[in-house]
Amino acid sequence: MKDVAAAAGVGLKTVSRVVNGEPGVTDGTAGRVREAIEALGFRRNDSARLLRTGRTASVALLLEDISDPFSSALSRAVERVAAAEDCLLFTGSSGERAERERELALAFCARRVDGLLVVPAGDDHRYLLPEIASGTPVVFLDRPAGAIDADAVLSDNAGGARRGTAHLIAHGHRRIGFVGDLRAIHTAAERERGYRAAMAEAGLPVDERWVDCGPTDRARVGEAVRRLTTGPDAVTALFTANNRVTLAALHHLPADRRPAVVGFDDLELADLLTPGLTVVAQDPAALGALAARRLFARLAGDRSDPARLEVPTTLIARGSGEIRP
Amino acid sequence: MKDVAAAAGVGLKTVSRVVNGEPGVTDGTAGRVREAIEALGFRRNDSARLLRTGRTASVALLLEDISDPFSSALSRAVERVAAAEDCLLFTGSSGERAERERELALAFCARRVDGLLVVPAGDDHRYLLPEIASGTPVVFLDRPAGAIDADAVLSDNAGGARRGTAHLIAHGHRRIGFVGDLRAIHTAAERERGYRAAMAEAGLPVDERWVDCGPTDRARVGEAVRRLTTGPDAVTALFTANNRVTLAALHHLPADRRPAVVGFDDLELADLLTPGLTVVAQDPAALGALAARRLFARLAGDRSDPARLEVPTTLIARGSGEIRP
DNA sequence: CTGAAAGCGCTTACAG
DNA sequence: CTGAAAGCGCTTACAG
Repeated sequence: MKDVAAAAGVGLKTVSRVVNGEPGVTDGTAGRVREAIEALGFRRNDSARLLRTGRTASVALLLEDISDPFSSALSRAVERVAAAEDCLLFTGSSGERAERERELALAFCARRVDGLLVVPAGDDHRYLLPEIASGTPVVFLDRPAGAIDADAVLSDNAGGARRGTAHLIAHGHRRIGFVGDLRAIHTAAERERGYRAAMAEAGLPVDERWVDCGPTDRARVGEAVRRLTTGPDAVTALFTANNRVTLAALHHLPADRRPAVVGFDDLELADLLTPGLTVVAQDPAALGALAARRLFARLAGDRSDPARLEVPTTLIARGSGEIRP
Repeated sequence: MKDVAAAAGVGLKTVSRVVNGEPGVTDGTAGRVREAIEALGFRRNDSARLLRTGRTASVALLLEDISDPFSSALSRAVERVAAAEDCLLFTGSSGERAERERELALAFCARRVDGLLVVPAGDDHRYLLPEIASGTPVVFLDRPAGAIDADAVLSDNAGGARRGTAHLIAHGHRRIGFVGDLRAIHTAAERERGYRAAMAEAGLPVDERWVDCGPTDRARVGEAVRRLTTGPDAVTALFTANNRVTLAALHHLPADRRPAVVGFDDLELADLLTPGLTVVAQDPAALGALAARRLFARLAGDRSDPARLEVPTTLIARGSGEIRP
């Protein structure tokens, strides 16, 4: 910019005015400046501009894993809101590791992103307290913050699982298995709670051997599914509590004699399976949009108390959940 | 930092040394500085640091649509490489709109990202020439750059489509339909080329009515599929040239009397369909990793000529492509 | 071992 | 209408 000013024979401020389209520059001067800009190939450095301005016109979205369809749908929605606010978006994946989440979150804060959207991997977010205190709004997504009071936008996990389980009960099942994620994960615990609530509401006992929680790798889920669906005590229906569990379970269930299945999370092609897969669908785009709007509301000065917002889930019946015992 | 220096009664440079763990500070001084940092809640502003340093320790990835499984798998791979280089990642979606691609790319450049990874939407990238000239490396992904010579990492689109089509021919088909994306999209044109090459190699004529290219919305693909698979001149097999086309086609084909199908791009659950879906799978993770490594090689000083790198595709036979006429 | 000065590339606040 | 000075929050290059 200095070079442009020198080339055009004007002051720095005049170049700045032309670059920013501010008024108060005669056409002649502006023309000379524009020529110099052209000749020198000048392009304003926004990072420098933003340093002076005090904001960075960027927000960060910290996900569990961007390659997961849930995360990527979330990202797209956040991106849309950010774009409408002329904000650029950083994304990063924690890989479900609390330490990596912290590392990335603090790196984003060190860059002074205007705001932070976090799908938490860890359960203690006190490390963000100084950042929040210094004015960086943080909104949690999909799972609530741990050990701090902060905005969170969540799916109706318990309600969805309750409805999915009740759907199986309504189709005559009394012995229903629940295969879920690690209990330490909030969504997993909530879904289990919904499952138990539905069983209790129907006056059905839950045999603890029907409930299997743990990592979602194929081996463990396969073993759980095998155990639950074989032998004299086999369940007649399965509630699989997230997309990875559902996928793994479907791969392990013999296609010819599959129990009734309701899965949490929708899957592409789910309607083309035989029978179609009945699911409790989340709305990741709504989650992302709502969380992003909340973040920008905070940036716009909203000082109301931290709130927990809930996005509804939808039961989609396609066949697998309507099989009778 | 100024406040910390004042509180600790030292110079700015000493604070800087402590914050960066540089040697040459006595334990006593360092201790006082650390106390001041703690007391004031000081956290270094990396944006400011990077302004002085001349780099931003960030790269940008410009996608067609991050919510697409292909794009998100790509992102994850890029993220991994960037993380290994201590770089943060900006992501953005062009939505297949050339103008938005340009807008986002230039916004990232204005932030002075260290490098840019682009899945092009437009076909003229001369607008990036000044950026490239000023030292920002740009690597194109999935599709080559238009009107400029630049690094590009591409799938073997033609080869994959050729192999997929040859697979159908090997299973006895002579009348094979091709349903593709808009011809203006490089990958679409390449896949059509592969299809025609396989037909030609087998000495089979291509009736131009068998080839249907256009937008990938369900209505258009459905109409194409209906037209191709009905009537006395119906084809006996279909090559669907990307994941959206395949999905739409499967939804429109009567499950009971489906022609043979080979799709380009793998889909989750593809193996659980009846019959399983035979596909030509791309390797988005390999594409992303390779492109990112190329970008960082450029940043590390690699001045070799721009190159076009190719990632192989894999034919996965699962049943739908092995149906005989 | 320590720090004052200059500078990264811009904008803000002000004066002419 | 125009520009010189100061500053955003750091680091670099240097001197003591």
